[in-house]
Amino acid sequence: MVGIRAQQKEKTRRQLIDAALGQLSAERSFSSLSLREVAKEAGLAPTSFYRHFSDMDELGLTLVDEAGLTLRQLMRQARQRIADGGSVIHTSVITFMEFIESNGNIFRLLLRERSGTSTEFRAAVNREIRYFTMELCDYLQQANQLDAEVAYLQANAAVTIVFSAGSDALDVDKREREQLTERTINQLRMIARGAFDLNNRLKSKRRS
Amino acid sequence: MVGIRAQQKEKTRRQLIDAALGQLSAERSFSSLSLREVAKEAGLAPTSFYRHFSDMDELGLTLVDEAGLTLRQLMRQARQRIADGGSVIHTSVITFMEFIESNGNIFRLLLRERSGTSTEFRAAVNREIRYFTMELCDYLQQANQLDAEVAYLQANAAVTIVFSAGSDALDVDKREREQLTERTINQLRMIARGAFDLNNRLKSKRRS
DNA sequence: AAATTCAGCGTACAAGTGTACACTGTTTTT
DNA sequence: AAAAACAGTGTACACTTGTACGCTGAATTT
Repeated sequence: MVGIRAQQKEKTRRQLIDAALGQLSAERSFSSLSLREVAKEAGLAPTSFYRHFSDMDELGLTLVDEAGLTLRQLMRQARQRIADGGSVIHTSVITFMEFIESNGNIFRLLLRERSGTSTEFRAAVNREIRYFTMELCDYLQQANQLDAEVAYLQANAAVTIVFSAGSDALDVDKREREQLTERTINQLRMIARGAFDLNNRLKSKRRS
Repeated sequence: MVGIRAQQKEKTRRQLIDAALGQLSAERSFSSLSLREVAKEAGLAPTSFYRHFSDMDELGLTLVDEAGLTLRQLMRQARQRIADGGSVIHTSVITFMEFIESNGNIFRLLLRERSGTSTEFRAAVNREIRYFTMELCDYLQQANQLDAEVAYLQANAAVTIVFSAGSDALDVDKREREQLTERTINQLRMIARGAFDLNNRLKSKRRS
């Protein structure tokens, strides 16, 4: 039994979420959205908002979850492409940049709320990023036989660099974005090389 | 002739700036500040605000400039300490972390406006960070005899990593901050090692 | 079939927003 | 000494904001 009522409720809930996502842009942050605006965009009376979320904050956290989901799709896509052949670093960065091009506003949401005024929001975003980092960490550790700590350092640095490049990419034209992509790839190679080196030094230290 | 009038005006302008800076905190961003609040905090009638800034945006950009100034003081301090002896990377990171501990709100301003909704703000913050990066780039190029491009890649990556760590540091207690500091130092060493390596490969390529 | 639940609506209100306008008193210029 | 400039004030207005409250009609439970 789905319940025609619960079904309809879920539908308008989605409308609210989509309305909020749809209002996000380079010049409009989630925190600048008002409950009334979102309700209006969703075709609802202001007060009906409360039937679904007790707060704009609650809606916002839902959006962050949504964004995390999108991020995980991104990872899956990257893994797929890597399995199909091609350099890991190159493929990952290209995939990430494509993601940003077609999901700019979702990415902006994450970037903004990561440094926002709500502890809860910051925690939620960091959780998503940590998940992202850990996946990469496991991969590096396994594929390159790295020490756990070194793998983490590399994964964390790589994610930081890629996110930062993504942030820059939001504000530049296609030509600059290509340059940025190439630079980012080189930076990740630098980091990989450094990690490899650090790992070797640790290994020989342990042997002695 | 300074003019008693211009002098007084400059003084209240400062009051506005300080009022704004004083209201910034972990849970209060510049964009959530209202003209009236700032004026009130400065002990002014709301409409008097306009005698000094045409806009909250104009005040905001002034704050970003102010923050950039603080950032440059930071660099000077770091250079001083490095000259007094001690590892470059270690000293720099420690100095940066101290800066964040005592200038958290200014740093938050930069972080937030970097991903904010105003193109002008983002540009202003990026300008300050670029300045920061370029200083480091010049240093690396000269001290380590690096290729210009490699030096830039390293400087950019290092600044990104350090800023990101700074951002994380804002939300954790002292113990975790120390861990974070150590990790950041190791990441910078990794990057330095990778840059050195990339530089060598470039050199031998050119020779052939 | 009757009773209950509940998504969505409309009204209403207090609080806060930016800023236009006319004013005052002191400093500066003429 | 007279005139002009101008930093700061107070009033006023049109808007937007979140949300409390009571209502309605359809879906659900009894």
